[in-house]
Amino acid sequence: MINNVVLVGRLTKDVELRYTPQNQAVATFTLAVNRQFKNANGEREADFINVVIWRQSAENLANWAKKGALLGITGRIQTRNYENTQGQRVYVTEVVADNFQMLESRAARDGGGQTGGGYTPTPSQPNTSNFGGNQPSQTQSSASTPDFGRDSDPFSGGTPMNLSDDDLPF
Amino acid sequence: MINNVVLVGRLTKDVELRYTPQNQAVATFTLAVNRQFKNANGEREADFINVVIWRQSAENLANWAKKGALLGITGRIQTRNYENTQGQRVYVTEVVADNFQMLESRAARDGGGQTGGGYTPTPSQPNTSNFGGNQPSQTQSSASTPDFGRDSDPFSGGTPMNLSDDDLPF
Amino acid sequence: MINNVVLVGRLTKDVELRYTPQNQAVATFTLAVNRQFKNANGEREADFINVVIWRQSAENLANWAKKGALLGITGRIQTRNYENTQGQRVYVTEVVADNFQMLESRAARDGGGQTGGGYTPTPSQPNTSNFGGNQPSQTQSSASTPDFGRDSDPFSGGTPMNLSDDDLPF
Amino acid sequence: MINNVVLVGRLTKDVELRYTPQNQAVATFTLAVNRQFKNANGEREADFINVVIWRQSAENLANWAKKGALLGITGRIQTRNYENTQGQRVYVTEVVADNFQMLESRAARDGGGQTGGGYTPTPSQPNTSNFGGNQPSQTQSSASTPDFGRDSDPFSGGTPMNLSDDDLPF
DNA sequence: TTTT
DNA sequence: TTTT
Repeated sequence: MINNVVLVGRLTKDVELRYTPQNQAVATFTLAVNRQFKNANGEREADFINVVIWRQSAENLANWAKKGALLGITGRIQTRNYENTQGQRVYVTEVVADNFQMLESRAARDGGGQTGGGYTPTPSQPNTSNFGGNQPSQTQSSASTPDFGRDSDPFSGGTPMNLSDDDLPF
Repeated sequence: MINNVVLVGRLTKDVELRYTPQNQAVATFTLAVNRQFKNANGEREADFINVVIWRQSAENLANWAKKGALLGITGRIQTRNYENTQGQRVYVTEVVADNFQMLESRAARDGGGQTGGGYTPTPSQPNTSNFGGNQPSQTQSSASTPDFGRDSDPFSGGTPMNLSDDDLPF
Repeated sequence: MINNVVLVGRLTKDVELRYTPQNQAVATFTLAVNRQFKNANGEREADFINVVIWRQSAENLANWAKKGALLGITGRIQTRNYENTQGQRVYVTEVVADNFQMLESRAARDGGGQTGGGYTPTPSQPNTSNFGGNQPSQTQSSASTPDFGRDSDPFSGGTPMNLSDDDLPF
Repeated sequence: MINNVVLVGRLTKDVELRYTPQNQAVATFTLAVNRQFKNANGEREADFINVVIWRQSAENLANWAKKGALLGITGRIQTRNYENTQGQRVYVTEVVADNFQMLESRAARDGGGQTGGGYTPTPSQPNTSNFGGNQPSQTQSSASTPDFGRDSDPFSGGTPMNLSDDDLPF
């Protein structure tokens, strides 16, 4: 079974951080993800997707990400249900993030200016730092400076691309 | 903005096919996607994810995929809301698939036996055919027989892999 | 930064399992992933994608997955380079899987028959078991049997879907 | 078969735009995607991933995205091979993007300053506009202002979250 | 011959 | 020197 989600969108408000009775940190937030297309009225709508993130990532996110921040997450779709105070069963579909990525803080969007009213932590390098992630993955050796510039590789500027329309499915 | 979902799971029942007043085909179904981990009681739970698919893909899917079928889809998360018959606003989070892939039909799972009761179309090659997909993507030239078996490429069996634990982040 | 890959394809041959000097298991294999579209000659081509997987998942995969098996993986794209025996720098782009999913074993495809020649472990439920995965993700409570049959939810069969072509972007 | 890739990274240089003999636009570029983890020396490495994009998206991207820009793409992994000028077969693994998303232009990163040397088109809202995408997907009706603040929904601030550590798999 |  |  595979259940894989990637979202990039903006926080509709500040992240809410809570703790379970056993003191596990949980953060919840909603991402507004603009659609790729316009509706019949020529407007671009958005999907408002609820996301949950746990533990250290939850605390990091709550510290850094404020309303309007551009955020990337990877995770999975979760469904669950509970009984509400009227005794009705409520069904919930949400995303559980296992990782997040700040792509643009509000500070950055404002051109580096402070947002006023209380302390806003300002990272020295405000964008696209890696906060999320519980456990690192594995890796092998890797390059710091690959080159790709050989022969008739299409990524080389040297030789003209060997392309014909036979290569195109249209 | 990015909104990308991949699911592989089983149909909880037969696909429901409807038509809009303007005669657009829409299919709805629920995928049961088993989780990767067990809960506190040692049970493996599943997420039950609602999916919508449109047009030709909807009709193809409804023709082929029956309860229990293993299905892969790619798409996006959509949120919408409507007012129910009691005048309450209902919020829906679901997946809009733009593509699907039969990974195992019930016929295949049953060892090729017919499922009885009405006509069941039996593909000559029942698994992993491509039904879904509205518009093909683009491609360039491509290989039918790459080899990867040269030099000290780790995919070659020839030379021993040049691996040290320095390459491992653990 | 986000780097997310999902593949479902067939093993071009048996998985190769090796160990690093520090005794870390690594498995390498190639997935043949058929394309969604046909080329100019009406043929369906495939991409042959090299994949690496580490540690316990590597050993599990090597035990279970044989040539022709249908496999799902999630992971990331990795680039690296090394110097070959002729002193040339070789650039490699491959996928590092952090998880795999058997979707169909050869045994299953053959209708449950043994594959002969040595012992083939036969799972009681041969398909879509979860072998891969290093660390479980987090979850909250969840349902085992949601029903989705309330009100005018479009996933309910009760009330007709409230759909108009105004909802369609085409 | 499923072949799905999502990347967010930075352009290692300006996009290269070419045309096939049949006048199809193709853009090639490399994304530097920083890894989530540090290597044995405490350095954060990157993967340098070659990407191809076609037609209108290619022209849009080449117009807007300059070296250092933060870019999101969705697409698939493609393998192909060709014979180089020495008569050797060269194997290529790259990503074919079907969509892109500008997440931060250099202009935005520089605090709105011009980049000098020639005309740089400055979008009124420089980030996260939707340039890419050949064909829109389908949609149904959708909400512009969901509220999520009802009952004991965990996304509501009203009632305390009904969480226990039984919900946690660790 | 790689981004920040 | 590739899967079905």
